[in-house]
Amino acid sequence: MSGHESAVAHLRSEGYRMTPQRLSVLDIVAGRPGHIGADEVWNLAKEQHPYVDLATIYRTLQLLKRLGVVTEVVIGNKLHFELADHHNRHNHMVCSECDSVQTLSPAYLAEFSRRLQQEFGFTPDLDNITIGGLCSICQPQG
Amino acid sequence: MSGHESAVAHLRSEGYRMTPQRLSVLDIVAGRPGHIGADEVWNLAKEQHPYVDLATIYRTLQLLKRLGVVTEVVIGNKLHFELADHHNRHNHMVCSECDSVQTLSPAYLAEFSRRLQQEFGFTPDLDNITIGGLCSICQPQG
DNA sequence: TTGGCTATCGCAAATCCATGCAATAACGGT
DNA sequence: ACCGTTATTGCATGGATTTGCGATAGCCAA
Repeated sequence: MSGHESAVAHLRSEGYRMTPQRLSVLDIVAGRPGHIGADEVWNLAKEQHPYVDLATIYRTLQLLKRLGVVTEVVIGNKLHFELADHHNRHNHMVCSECDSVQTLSPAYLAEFSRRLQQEFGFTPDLDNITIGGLCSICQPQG
Repeated sequence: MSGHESAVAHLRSEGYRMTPQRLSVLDIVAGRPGHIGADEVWNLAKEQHPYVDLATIYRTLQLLKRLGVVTEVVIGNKLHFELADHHNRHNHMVCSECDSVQTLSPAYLAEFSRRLQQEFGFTPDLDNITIGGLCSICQPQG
């Protein structure tokens, strides 16, 4: 039923194994329109596999992030994740005051990224960059 | 002996109180040429005030960060801090593979920042942005 | 200088995430 | 279908950072 064949193939081709826990995490993140916290992934995963451990959730999310299957969003002091849609990449601007989240076209970061690559040989992890700051509503004295 | 009068005045003007613990943290961070971890600040602070708690160190560092007195650098899974030198601003590029740190002129982010401000009314916290990615040495298959 | 208001501290506990290890289970080869 | 190798899991533990709370101590006014 899931449309994760490519992700599964990706895992396999790298020597990783496909387990029910991993499939579950993948389904849960993919089933979310937006981003989802690790704890929430855990709660949902337990409905399918009552014995999954939170550590497994964290390890799986980190693995999927390394493989580029999911992206990470830093909200407040917590990590959220969402399915990486390579046809609709975007970054996130998170307000440190109200924790609101806006999406941002990666076009805004393209030039910046290109220069880091060219001038320093540094490859920024663009997909997982979260921009912190103050949203328009939370501006000081305004 | 310390040259933190302006920071102290800044604290006072905002209604914060000046305590020996805070002065100590300020001195320690200011006495470091580069960035320093919270645990290391704690160890040094204990030499002056044996009873300071680590929570106080963290709270103080967060306060100083909010006030723009220090900036935060995310290295691996730990937070580092350094005195904010407004005459020599810079950002950091941290390699997620080897944790090496390079500094970066904020000029690289200026245009990006300006556009976020103009087009979204979002004010990015430029001073505390850490760019994650892979350094030139840790590039894949190279 | 003293007194009082309240910001700050120390302490303890909680939160979030990462890791070591022995038991388990995927998956390629038979 | 079975086996063996070894990646992965659950569990327990540890590290980093945050938070609640009662006690303490800055700082301003008198």
